[in-house]
Amino acid sequence: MTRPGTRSGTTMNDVAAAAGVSQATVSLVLNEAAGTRFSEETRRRVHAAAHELGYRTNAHAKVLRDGVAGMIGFVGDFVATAPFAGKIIEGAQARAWEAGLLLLTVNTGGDKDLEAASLEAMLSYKVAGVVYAAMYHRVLDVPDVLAEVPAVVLNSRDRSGRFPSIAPQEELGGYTATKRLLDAGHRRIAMINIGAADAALPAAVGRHAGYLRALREHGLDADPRLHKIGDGNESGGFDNAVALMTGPQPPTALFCGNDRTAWGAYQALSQLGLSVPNDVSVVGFDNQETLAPHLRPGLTTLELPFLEMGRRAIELLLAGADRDGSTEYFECPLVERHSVAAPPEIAGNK
Amino acid sequence: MTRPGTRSGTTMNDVAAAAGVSQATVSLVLNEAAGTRFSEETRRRVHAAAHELGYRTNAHAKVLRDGVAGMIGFVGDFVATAPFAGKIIEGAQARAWEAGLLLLTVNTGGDKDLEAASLEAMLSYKVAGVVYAAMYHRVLDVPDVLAEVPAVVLNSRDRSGRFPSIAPQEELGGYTATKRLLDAGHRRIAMINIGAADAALPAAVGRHAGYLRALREHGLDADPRLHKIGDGNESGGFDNAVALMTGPQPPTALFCGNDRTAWGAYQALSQLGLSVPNDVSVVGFDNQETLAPHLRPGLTTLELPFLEMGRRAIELLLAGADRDGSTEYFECPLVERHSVAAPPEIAGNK
DNA sequence: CGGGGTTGCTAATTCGTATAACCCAGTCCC
DNA sequence: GGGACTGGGTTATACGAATTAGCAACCCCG
Repeated sequence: MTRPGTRSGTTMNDVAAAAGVSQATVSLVLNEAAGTRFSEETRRRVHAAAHELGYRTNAHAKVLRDGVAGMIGFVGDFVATAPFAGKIIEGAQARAWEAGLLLLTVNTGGDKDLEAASLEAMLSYKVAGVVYAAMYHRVLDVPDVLAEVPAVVLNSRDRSGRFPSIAPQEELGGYTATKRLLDAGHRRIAMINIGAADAALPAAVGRHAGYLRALREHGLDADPRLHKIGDGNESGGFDNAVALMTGPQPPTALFCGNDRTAWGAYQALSQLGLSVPNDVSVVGFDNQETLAPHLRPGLTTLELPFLEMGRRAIELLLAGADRDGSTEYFECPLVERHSVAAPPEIAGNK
Repeated sequence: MTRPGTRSGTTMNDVAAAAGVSQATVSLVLNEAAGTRFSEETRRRVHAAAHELGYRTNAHAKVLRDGVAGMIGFVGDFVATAPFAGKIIEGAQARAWEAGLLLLTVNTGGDKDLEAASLEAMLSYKVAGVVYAAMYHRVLDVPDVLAEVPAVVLNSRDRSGRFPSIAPQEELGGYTATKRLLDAGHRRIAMINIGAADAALPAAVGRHAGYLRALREHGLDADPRLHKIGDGNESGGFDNAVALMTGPQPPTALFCGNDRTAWGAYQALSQLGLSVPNDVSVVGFDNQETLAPHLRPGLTTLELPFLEMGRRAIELLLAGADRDGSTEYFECPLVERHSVAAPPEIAGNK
């Protein structure tokens, strides 16, 4: 029900006419411009007319004149299954809003044509900057066109080193996870990774490197047979957990490259009649909200600080200017639940 | 590296100067305006100059002149944990893009002030319409300001009946799920709901109504003790499944109000030493991508057609005009996996 | 009573694009 | 040889808001 007087086409000229003043007066009064004096009576009339007519400023006219828009572009290659996509966007949007900016989001799904076209559109809209976000941590090539505007790479690293990047501290995360298990007394700790650690997958490489460093610091030699390559999914966790636990010298603890993998491991252990954490301890990675707290027992895992990363991306954009192409790393804090205990030989004290 | 000649400030006037023609000529040539004739030579020079200077149209100037922007507002109350939020947005964005429109998204998290403010901002940007999306299916109050622009309510229904709404066909979904179990031979079928069926929660009410109708059509009386109220989460599924299976006359099949609930039920059945589907059949609801296919065995469930719903919302907006406030319901197709079998007394054939 | 200061407001211009209106030089036709 | 086309452009204006420069009217003061 569009009430009369609430028509979206009301302009400053309409308000001016209604208030019996000039358009300039309306602009100056409504924007409370500094250094101008208007009588109380005039101000009142302007505000009354504006309210009466349902005046709303035309953002495009404003942008056209002032040069820069109150929008930030957010381009992601997310697929909908990425459970944390929302977190990143939520963080980014919240921070943008604090600065009075809206987010123009596009989900490219990896389609390069769509990506190019939407970047063009965003630049046409004179966005104040662009966040180029990746679904999973990797090294990627950023479209050249982004050089025309402040840009930040989120959850990945820019190969060319032209843009500031934001990424999680994978190595420290892997170290923390493994150390947690070592501190609980475990010595045979397997890792089920989310991909080959020699591929260009910083999450797999880094988490594994941290795993190795923790073992080394405890004077342990890493047994290569305890490093399994999964697929980052439930089935990779399941299959590798079965292989590990039914093989010779099974581990007493599993460090899983992500929570989905850990879930698969849980299901495998359950089928093998092994209990978490009494028989086998498990640590995950990601702290996936829909998964980690609901596993039985609750999964001890590392949190990917996506909310903060999203916020920080906008922050960098706003700070703007002379940022170099360096990468800012975010720490992944340990989230303690109930999937880690002492290994059986210690707990059982036989 | 902003190359010279790629400055974002290039306007049509710059192109015109470079090509030695008027600004009007540039506009007419670049837009391939109908009914105008220019020599091949002129066209060539204009295109060359535009390319050389890296000209990009200023969308704001265009909108200012043409009146309507190539953007659609998308306001959601999602929390990041909503696993399907991405699906809805993906569908909406894809359809919008096909029409050459970008999505201006805001995640309000239920904050009414933020909601009001961002709607104001969107209207300032002269969006072609607004999709007002809800995280879960309910009846809600739409902000009055949306009356000023084409608007569609997504995954909920507008209480006032002013806006067209799009929602899933909950009742039919509940019917289909239950019928699947009846057809497999089950007669004692429990439902673990995702909330009280008398609350203003169409998902709970509708799915339960469908459950009752299916039973009735098969000439069965619904046993009220087999209808449990969960919390829509894993724990609700777990607790109620334990209660049902350890009580008198346990059911042979569980219809769970959503997949998370079904997951809880799986965990409970596993702990009770009961096998899915040999001892107990399970049907879920939502077809949550991160869950249903990865459960063991894969969960038979109903798909919430969020992608299509998102697409349809944009479609309605574009069709625009004289839509009334009626609700369009989307069918939830059955996704067959491996959690349904004949009940033991039949399968065992004793 | 004339000059300077203050109060309260307006006229005019700018941003970049689209388009309606018009203009000029040739050509054709009768 | 004059009117009617036609091809190939240009000029001028509008869109809506912000802002600079300036203009009347009044007051005060010497």
